[in-house]
Amino acid sequence: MVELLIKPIFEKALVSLELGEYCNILSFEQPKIASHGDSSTNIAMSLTRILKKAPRVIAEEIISKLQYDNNLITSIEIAGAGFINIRLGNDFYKAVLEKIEKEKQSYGRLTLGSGKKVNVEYVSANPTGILHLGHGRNACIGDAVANLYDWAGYEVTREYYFNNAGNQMNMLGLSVHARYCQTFNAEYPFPENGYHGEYIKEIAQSLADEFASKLLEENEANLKICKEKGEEWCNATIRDTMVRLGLHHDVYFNEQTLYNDGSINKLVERLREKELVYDSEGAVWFAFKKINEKLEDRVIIKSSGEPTYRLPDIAYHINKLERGFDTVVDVFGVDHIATVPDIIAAVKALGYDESKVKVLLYQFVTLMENGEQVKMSKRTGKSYTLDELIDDVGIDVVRFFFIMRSINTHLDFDLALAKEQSDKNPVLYIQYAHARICRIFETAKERELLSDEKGDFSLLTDEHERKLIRTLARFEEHILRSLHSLEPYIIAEYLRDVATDFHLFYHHCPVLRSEKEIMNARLELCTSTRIVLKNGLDILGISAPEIM
RNA sequence: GGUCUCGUAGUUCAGGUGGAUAGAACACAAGUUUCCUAAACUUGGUGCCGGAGGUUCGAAUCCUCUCGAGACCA
Repeated sequence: MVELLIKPIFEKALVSLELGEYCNILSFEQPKIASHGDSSTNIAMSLTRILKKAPRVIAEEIISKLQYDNNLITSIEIAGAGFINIRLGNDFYKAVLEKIEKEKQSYGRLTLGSGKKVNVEYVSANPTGILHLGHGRNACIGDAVANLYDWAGYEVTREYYFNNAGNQMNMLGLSVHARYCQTFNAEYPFPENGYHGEYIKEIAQSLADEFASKLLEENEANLKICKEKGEEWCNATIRDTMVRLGLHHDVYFNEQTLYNDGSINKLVERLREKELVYDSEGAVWFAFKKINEKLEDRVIIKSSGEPTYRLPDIAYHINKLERGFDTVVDVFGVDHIATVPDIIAAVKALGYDESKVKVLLYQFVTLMENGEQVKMSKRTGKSYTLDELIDDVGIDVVRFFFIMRSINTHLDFDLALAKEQSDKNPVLYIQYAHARICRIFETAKERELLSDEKGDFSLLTDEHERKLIRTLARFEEHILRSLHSLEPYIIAEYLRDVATDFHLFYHHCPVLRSEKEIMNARLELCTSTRIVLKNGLDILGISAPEIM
């Protein structure tokens, strides 16, 4: 809103100084210290090098050209090394609240993505196991990013990519079969690289219940049954977990499609035409070094004739780009870091716009309890699953904790803190602000205090009220920042600020106990705050409870 | 050995393109309820911003080197 209402005034001043070309570096920020004003810009300092003049001199020139209404801006002054500090007037606060009340559940929505299509691929776990904490971070980041794009006006496709063929699936079949046999003979050997999780036993038990001892022989037909049963079970379990988290994918893309429709073969042919592949030691290699010195050549088809995962990965990205998406987002764990430059290089070499591909690499999750790391071992199968986490702390806490840190910092998931149903838990702090507002309206209704009278916003002069309104005004700005960096935590932090400002307002400015005029104005401020909290929580996929 | 991420308060983390006195939560201590929910609020103070150089009016932020943690590739 500052950008909307204040920036044009400064732009005009710059133009009249024949500095119009620098409008793009004109930005406003909220000073850390309240006495510095409500908003400030460092434009004069940014121009020092260009104009070779002292920042304070430039600031004075700009100010001398500013034309503004005293009800919108009450004062402008130069401070420090050359900051221009602004105090906002009644018209600003009024405009903010009117805009929020008018746009309601759309407040914060942007149009910059209208007409553009984006594909966000996330979760993408193969049907060989259960979702664990890493998938949880993936899911919550992916969903929030998809929501952000949606909020910015893009047409969003949420996609899940999986592979139900190959060695890993055979191993699933073998593992299930071994556990099945163990229900009859405890000594039956378990495959060395098998899946150790408890869930395999569960699948095996259901086969034992269904088929009795008919599958004991380790033949192709029996293994196929084991594999299919395992896949079915894993798929159902994964989907159940996602449903619990409120996730929904529009497209489930099977890697096998790329083989069936000839995409893989076609891709290899295209690479051959461009002389980007060569044969060596019986294998087919991708000449990445030819494209980029920093990359290494990689095998894409092993001597056994089996492709490595890079080949379908590349084909899949091309598939997405050819479906006409303007942006293709992948949400991967850092373990994929080595393949990303290869995929990008390949896409570029084949003539696609690689800037359309955005890869989000999130760092791993460590589960902490009472200050100690809870070890998770794939080998022994003793891992804490996403389902167990949801059981322990609830959906909203899961979603918030996975989102509240920048994706490129390692996430310490503090179980004790997450389980805490008190003031220590940051999600509840935000939700409580929402519930409090709802309660105010409930009480107002009971006491028959609600009326259709418009509040007079010029009565909202308390510093806590104004601080809250200024924060509400910055919602769009934070959505933009969050979208540009593809960092949902920015929204989470912003909502904390909104909640803080609201709780402060609540304590310092009685709503229903004030005289009618002020009460009406404050009720409308409550409505606006509620809208922002609700909209922000929607983006993060977190509920906004009316009662707590 | 190479590439990437990170190193900021006791702990977990924020610190838009370099800018004002480096912030918040948790933890710790003391207070606030005849009142719209005390899941809240108020008041306390702590930082060699891992280290060393460099760039400039100005560096937690940019560059080089170095130490430490994690990830990936051989």
